[in-house]
Amino acid sequence: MKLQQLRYLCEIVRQNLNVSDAAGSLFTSQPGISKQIKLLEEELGLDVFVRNGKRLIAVTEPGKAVVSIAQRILQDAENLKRVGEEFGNQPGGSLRVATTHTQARYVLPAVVQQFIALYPKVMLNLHQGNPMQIAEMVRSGEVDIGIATEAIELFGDLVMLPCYEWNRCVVTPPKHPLLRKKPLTIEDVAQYPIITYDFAFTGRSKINKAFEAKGLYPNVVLTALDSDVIKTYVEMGMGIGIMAKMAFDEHRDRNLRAIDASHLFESSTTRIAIRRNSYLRGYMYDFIHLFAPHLNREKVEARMTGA
Amino acid sequence: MKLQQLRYLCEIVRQNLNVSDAAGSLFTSQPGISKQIKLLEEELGLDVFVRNGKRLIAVTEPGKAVVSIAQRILQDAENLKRVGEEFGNQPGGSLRVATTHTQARYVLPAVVQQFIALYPKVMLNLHQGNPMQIAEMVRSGEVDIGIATEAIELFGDLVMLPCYEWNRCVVTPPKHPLLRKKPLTIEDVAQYPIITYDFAFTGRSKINKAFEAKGLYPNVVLTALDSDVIKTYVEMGMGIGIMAKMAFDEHRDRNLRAIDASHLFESSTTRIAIRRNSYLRGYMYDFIHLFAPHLNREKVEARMTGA
DNA sequence: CACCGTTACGGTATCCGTAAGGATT
DNA sequence: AATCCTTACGGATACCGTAACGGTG
Repeated sequence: MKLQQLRYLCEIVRQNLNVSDAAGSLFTSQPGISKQIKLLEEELGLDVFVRNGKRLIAVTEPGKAVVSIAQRILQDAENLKRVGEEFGNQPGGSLRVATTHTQARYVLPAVVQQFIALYPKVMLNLHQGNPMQIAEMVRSGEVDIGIATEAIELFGDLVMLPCYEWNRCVVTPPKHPLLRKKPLTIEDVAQYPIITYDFAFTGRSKINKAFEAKGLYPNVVLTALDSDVIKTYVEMGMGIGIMAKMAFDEHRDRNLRAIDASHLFESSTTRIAIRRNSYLRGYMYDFIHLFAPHLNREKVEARMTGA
Repeated sequence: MKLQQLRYLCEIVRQNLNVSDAAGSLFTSQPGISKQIKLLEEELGLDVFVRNGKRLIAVTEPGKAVVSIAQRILQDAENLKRVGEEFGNQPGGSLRVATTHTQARYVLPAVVQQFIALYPKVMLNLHQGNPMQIAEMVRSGEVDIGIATEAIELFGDLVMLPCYEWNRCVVTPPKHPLLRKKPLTIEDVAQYPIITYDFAFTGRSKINKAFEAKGLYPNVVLTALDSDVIKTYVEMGMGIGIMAKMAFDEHRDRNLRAIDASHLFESSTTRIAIRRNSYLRGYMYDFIHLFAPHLNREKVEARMTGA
């Protein structure tokens, strides 16, 4: 069994069972791949692929187990290389973070600023997506760290590290009738057209839950992928917004008003997601520490290995 | 990077940094290993071993990370082969179980009997040890499954599956004064010389705890590695025994008496330990199911991958 | 002196790329 | 007809084993 064979195998799967494309992306010849796959199947004593004549049309049941193990091996091989880079004391390297718009726009800037001051040579790479996409990017190794609020508890091979809790506020135009309601109730909120996050997003399900609990059917007129869009439409008078409190900036958002709504909705916990069994370089621990000061290297390592 | 190089690396570590011995146990030449290790170190860009002149005297700090990842890769490579065997539908294979004497003698016989009836071609292999040794055997891959009662919560890379709870009984010779004490108290027990398990063993710490809670210092005259030895010395009149209830057999142990002591000691939970990331063959799931009927394949897999 | 790891060298096996062939859409 | 995988073959490379060398306790 050779590592190359596993690489070929995984690449074929990644390329939707097209051997030629796999050869292309690995810069090698297609017959070479074919042969090595065949040798591997022979050695393992089972067919990984279902062949229709000469075409690969599916992965067999045992093949799925093989592919999944092969991916883990390749991931570990990557980890080995990274150990090398890490201890070679080269200051360079890269840190790839996947996160939601809210984090990227309102929380991470301060963290990133400190981080690049500490590690000027590290190439920092921010990817945006919804929580499911983020989880998938972490799982596949496309990014090193994911930051999101929900929907990422589902994957067994991800390690989740709680970072902080937060809640929402209601944003309105100035002089809106809601500003006089004290205390604000969920029934008050339900009387106005609502603009909030897209369903797949940042704690959206917690918002739905609060209305459902009272038997209310809020009139959601617009859903957005990020807080800036929500604020824009609230400014236009289309309705009131429900969004993360941290996305409201008193100085910048002078033509809007925010009402704390922590008492109306369950708080959400933002978490960092790391792939189990991935090797983290020193600066990655530091990034996590900057983002969530209670997480030091020891605690992260404990959660990586522990149950 | 080649799998062989990783194999060489791990074998050198296993052979206490002796390259010649590693060559011997892998049936290859010593210079070949030397060269491949050097190539690997070059590729990774770091020294794995600390060399004193030409002798390997230690593993460097980054080397430890490398070795640990390499071991995981090799383990996965083994897993791959096992997938092959599994789906090759060959009935054969082996199941290596590490457990304590109490389990092996009083619980497993029934399980083993059913198992070998189901899988006559599977070579079953029982190893005995104390809980720490068992955990280590599982961790190193020496055995597939470990069964023990405590001290195995410590290892992060082991998955623990609770199987059943049990408690102790006090065993005495016939007509012993303790037999008339109803209900039996911990103070009663503390008045007689006690024979029980060795310290590292089956829930021994729970026994100590019960005495300490009352400020009692029991007179432990003998500690044994298994229940049969305890019973033997109780029969000889050396004292009273405290041991697992399941180790007392009314029919066989006619010249002894047992008093339930569940109310005196915390109950213990016996668990199955599996190495995370190991590939289990079908019959292994069945063995676990026979041992702990509430554990089916789905539940075990969930615990293997889940947090 | 015995033990151990490194260097040097030659044979062999393996892997890869090119070219041609058969099957499916 | 185009796409795609397999088979066949030749060349380069890498790996392994034997033999000789250099340190260390």
